[in-house]
Amino acid sequence: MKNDQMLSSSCSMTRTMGLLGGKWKPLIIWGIGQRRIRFGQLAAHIPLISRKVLAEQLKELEESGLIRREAFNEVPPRVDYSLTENGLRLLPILKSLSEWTSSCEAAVTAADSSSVESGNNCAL
Amino acid sequence: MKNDQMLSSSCSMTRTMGLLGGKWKPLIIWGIGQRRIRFGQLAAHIPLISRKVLAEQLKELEESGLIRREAFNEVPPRVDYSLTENGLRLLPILKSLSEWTSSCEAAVTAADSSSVESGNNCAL
DNA sequence: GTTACTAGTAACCTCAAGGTAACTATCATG
DNA sequence: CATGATAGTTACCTTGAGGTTACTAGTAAC
Repeated sequence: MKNDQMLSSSCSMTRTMGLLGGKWKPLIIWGIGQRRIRFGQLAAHIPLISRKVLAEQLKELEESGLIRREAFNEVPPRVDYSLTENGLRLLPILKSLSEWTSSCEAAVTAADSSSVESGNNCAL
Repeated sequence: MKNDQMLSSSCSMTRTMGLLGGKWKPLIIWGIGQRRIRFGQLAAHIPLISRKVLAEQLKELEESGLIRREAFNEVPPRVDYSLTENGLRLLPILKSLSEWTSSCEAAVTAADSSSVESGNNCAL
């Protein structure tokens, strides 16, 4: 099942998975957040993803209109990424998702308050 | 990058992707919804997924505590699936996601109101 | 002259995810 | 006696997602 096949489904949930499917896209969008961020910073921010895959996913997200890419003709080169309007509207949903995960875990290990975190300060 | 490696990350968004990563899990949870549903019904409901993969994903979701599996010792065999409390709490978030997708599309093709659907009536 | 920095790209390779087909058990029905 | 129905499992195979390494350009600093 290829991504583009899901994108042309008549079920909007299936199309959603075509848009955000895979492991990385929500993580990348979450990593960009509300700021402008350079490629290298983003890569350092999500060390589990390889640079190649990051570049690919960024390109796909740009084609989907969720992120904006601004390249500056400088030396050394500089490229800024930021979320578009559509991308920004996804952030609160991702936040809910992340909180949902935390609350599921809290239900299991209900004797530990050290792993209660939220916000954008993710380093892996 | 394997799923379990993401599950043990310190970033809750990464753990979320470990839990719901891949293309199928949100779709399956959405397909179950608030009802009890049998394996065959569910498979008919999401025809794009093969029965083998459906069985695998259901098992993983059960291990994660998002769905409940009830097998009856009848002939022919019957197995009911339903969401747990944790799974149910995911439904409104998935609904937001699906609506987000629709609204993104509406922003692009702003002259078409035929594809505005929501609810659980997904057939692919 | 060499090294570093940046944001990639190209070629290549691996592996996990996903798909297909055949098979299981048991009973009811034709 | 053969077929169908159910909920899978097993073995096998394919493929797409992801990973690794090397390379680019142009300037600045050493």
